[in-house]
Amino acid sequence: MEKTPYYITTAITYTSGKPHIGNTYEIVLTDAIARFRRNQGYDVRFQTGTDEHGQKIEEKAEAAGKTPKQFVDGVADQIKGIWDLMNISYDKFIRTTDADHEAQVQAIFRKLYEQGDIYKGTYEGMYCTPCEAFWTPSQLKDGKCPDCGREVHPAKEEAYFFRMSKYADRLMQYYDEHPDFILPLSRKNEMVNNFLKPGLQDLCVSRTSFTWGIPVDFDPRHVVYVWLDALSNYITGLGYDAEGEQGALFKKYWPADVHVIGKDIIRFHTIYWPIFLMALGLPLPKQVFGHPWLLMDGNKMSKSRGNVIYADELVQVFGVDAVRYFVLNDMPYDNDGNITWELINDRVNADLANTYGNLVSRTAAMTRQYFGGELRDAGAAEPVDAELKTMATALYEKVRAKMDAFKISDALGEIFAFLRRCNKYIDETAPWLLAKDESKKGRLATVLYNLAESIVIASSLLQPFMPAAAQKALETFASPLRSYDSLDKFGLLVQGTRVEDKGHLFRRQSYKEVEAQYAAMHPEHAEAPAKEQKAEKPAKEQKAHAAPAYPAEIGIDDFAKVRLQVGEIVASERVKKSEKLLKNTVRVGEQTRTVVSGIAKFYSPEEMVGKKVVLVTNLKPAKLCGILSEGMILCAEDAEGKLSLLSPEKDMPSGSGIF
RNA sequence: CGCGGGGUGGAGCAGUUCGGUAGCUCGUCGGGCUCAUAACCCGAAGGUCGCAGGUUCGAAUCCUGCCCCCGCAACCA
Repeated sequence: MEKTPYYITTAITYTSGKPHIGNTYEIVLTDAIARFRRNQGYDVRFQTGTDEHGQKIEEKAEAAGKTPKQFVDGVADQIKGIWDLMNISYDKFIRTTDADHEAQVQAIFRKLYEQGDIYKGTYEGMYCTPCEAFWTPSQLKDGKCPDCGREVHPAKEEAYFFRMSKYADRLMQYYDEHPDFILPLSRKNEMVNNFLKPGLQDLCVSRTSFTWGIPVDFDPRHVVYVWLDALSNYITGLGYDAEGEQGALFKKYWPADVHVIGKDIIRFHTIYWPIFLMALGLPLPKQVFGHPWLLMDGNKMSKSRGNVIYADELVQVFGVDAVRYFVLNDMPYDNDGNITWELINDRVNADLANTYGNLVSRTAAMTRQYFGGELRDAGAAEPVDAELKTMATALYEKVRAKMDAFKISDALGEIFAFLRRCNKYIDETAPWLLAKDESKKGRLATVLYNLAESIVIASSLLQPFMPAAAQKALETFASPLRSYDSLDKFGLLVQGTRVEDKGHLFRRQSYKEVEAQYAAMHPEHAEAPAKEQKAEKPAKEQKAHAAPAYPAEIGIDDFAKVRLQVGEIVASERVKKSEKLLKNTVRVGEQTRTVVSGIAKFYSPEEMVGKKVVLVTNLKPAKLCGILSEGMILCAEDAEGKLSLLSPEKDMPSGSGIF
């Protein structure tokens, strides 16, 4: 029988830096689904890769002193390395800098242009030169730049646009006819209400402000908008040809069964991407699943917060399958999940080492102890067995239903409920008592056989989630992976099978051990990884202000480089759109300058005016929220992040030097 | 009122579509067991379901108002 094709993709990862565990979650999730489908007998193609163009990467590369290509090569290798470490079974790893992808994106752009879906127009708007940004009249605040409040002037820039509005009705119709197209359902309403109902704007699909992108081949001053470039990967990775006949791969796998993506990019995948496909005359993907985020102790991970967790560090401490299990199990369906080192440790110990690993250990140990390792059902069934068998044979159907709905955590929950039932079965049958009575030898053999069979069934279902550990469990009972269409049968384990000693599936660790390993990896952090979670908000603030490493001593010449002067605040106002920033006008001697300061939570603009403060006047100006700040007002900060301005103790004229 | 998500025992979550005795895992306490990775099994304590009103015989669930947290969201010079 011909296998049914199943095409599944992740979003391609942006190569701006090393992916953290939150980014890694998506690929593990997709891998689990892909493996599950393979085990079900689908002909699966699983594609992932990297998104490597765009202004941000151009800037990052420059900052790193590399060419963009050198930069993305390095990051792409790093990403691929982590995917491989996580045991991801992708069939294709596409990079948007691949030559065939680039050529096809150009061809797609040209085709859409030639058929009139893309047209050349001008981007008109009010331009703010310091911010290098266009604004529509409705975005302006009091006729000025909403970012920096400065004057804007009308400007035009040549650009290519895509006629989105032309397809909006067809897209709505597709939504209506495919109620499961967007998952979770709540996201669909968001898309419809926020973007489709108000009317789709034509989308600007080219850029001239930077060069690190795929050039429009008939107008090379423009590069293709990164989203048109990135989204196309799903078809270029199958060898899509915009100009010719489609190859076997494309015919077989398109349309995709599901695009697994983060909830932040649902809009691109459920509005722009389907419309691009409609314009190309291609069928639309069957489903888009927007998964939630994995949060570090309730906060979004970011380097500036200092709370980033990387997959490879977790793997070092817990192992690949434990990390896979944790992210899959602790990620709810449509709410964000939580991750801390302590939570992972708890989960690994309770579920993996105790419930699963220990079940395998004790079953194998008893079989060795009582029967020299041989498993054989002696046919001595008792009423207690029925419940176990019923649960075992019904398990696949339950798991399948959860998987079909992308409820991964619930699917795992079903399997672990069964494993707990197995542990209970041991207690109910008390094999150690049976072993003491020679007449109960047959019953004992049956009990152990039932347990081994149950473990084989459960492990076969766990294999997509924890491939190596499940394999180890299967090998312990010398069993191949059970085919999924036979999981409704109990008793397929070959009579006379000999158990093998494969060691423990997972290692129990105390949290102290975990802390010690964390400390070894992060010598810069004196304290333990998850301690800060007890300390609520203040700790968070401290993290953000992670103290720089000061040299033990500096020379007077180093100090002399910093010019400190007394300044008088003559005006102060809040910076719009920012909670923390005040824009101060400071008089220093004869001159005045603008200094932006992050103290709005502690000082109102009114009380600032008239204050004499200490400021660094030869600091290189920097733009904050679009405002050029020429200097830095000095503050003392306490452990809770409260700030206090510094002022000369006696009244000193503004402009006075400080030494 | 920019938009969106959330607030359920000590922790992490389910339940809210379609009102009807508040559930799971972990932790704690007590008991049992000893095959096993101090693992396993049983039992118990612990919740005014963010707050205040309303609808209803009955509200975690429906309605209104409010508070708090988070994301979109750059910024802490």
